[in-house]
Amino acid sequence: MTDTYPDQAFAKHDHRHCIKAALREAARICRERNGRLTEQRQRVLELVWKSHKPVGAYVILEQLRADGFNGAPPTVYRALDFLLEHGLIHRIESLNAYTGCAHPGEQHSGQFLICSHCQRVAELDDLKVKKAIRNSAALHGFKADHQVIEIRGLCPQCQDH
Amino acid sequence: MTDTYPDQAFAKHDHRHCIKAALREAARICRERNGRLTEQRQRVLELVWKSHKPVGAYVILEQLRADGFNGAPPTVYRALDFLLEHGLIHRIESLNAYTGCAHPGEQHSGQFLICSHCQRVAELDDLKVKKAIRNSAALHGFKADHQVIEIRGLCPQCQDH
DNA sequence: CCGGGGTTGTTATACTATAACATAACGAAT
DNA sequence: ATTCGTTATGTTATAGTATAACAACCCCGG
Ligand SMILES: [Zn+2]
Ligand SMILES: [Zn+2]
Ligand SMILES: [Zn+2]
Ligand SMILES: [Zn+2]
Repeated sequence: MTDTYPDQAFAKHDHRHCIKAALREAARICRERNGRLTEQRQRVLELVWKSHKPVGAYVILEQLRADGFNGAPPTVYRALDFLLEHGLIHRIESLNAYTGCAHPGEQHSGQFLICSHCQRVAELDDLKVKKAIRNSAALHGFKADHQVIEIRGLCPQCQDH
Repeated sequence: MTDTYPDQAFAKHDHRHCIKAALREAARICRERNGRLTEQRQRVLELVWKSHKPVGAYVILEQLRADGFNGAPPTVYRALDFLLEHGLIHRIESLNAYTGCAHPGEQHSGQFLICSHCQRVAELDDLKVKKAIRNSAALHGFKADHQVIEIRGLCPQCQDH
């Protein structure tokens, strides 16, 4: 398991800790799988984690450039693809944006709570939800594979304005 | 209720029937809500329903043009926005595409089974899933609103290749 | 007939993502 | 160390998705 606070994404916490832990964990996972966590990929992963909300590819690109790196979109998308393949980040379909995976190490499709007000995201992994969906699909003869679950609403902090 | 076959999207059926029913139903709903189902909007709705799989905005545009209509993207997006607002179609986030709503009349976020092989989509409305998600969100103090649920996999017809 | 809100036309542009091909870095085998 | 295949990166161009901004139009009630 990682050392992040997956279920407390909406609570106050030392996020630098999450970033460090995520990088450490990513290194371990890549070593294990013979994936090459290159400088670039690591940098992109860090930028994704640094943002407290899902971040778009072109924002990442800007930040890389601000760091004196002179890249183009494919650079960023390739890094993101690598990170997605290795289960280190997730893509939020309804935002065209990317966010760090709260419990990397196995391929999975997460369930995301997305605050419409502050844009922060929490990743869940609720078995009941998964099962309900799998059952529902099975009832229709459908063999479920990957699932996109993105729930919009208000996080605890944003409910009372 | 509509006269379509929501739960049998993967089964063989006379789709012309679905299209007609959807248009009739749309007319009724718009009348009821004082929404103007103009020629254009109706045409777009029809094109969305005609496709047996979710259809992109630019595909719709092409088809309108093939019909001698000389339009631009905003035309299509405006029609789509109208149809979305009135709950007559859904947007499939993971495909950037649009599909007819199987049970229009109330605002809702559907649950979609999307076949990775034939691209067809079935819309479900499973209470257990909804509740599981609502509960899961509530456990984290999150007030859920709209939910995007898109399940990729293989439909009954496509499971044996 | 007039006026105002809603609808459509039109042009331009923003934002997101990939194709295609050249070059470079790496790592195992000789 | 040299070679060679693989993987990663650089670079340019382009595809695909969506909206801004403003003008013209149409419909309907007053
Ligand atoms: Zn995850
Ligand atoms: Zn919030
Ligand atoms: Zn629906
Ligand atoms: Zn299928």
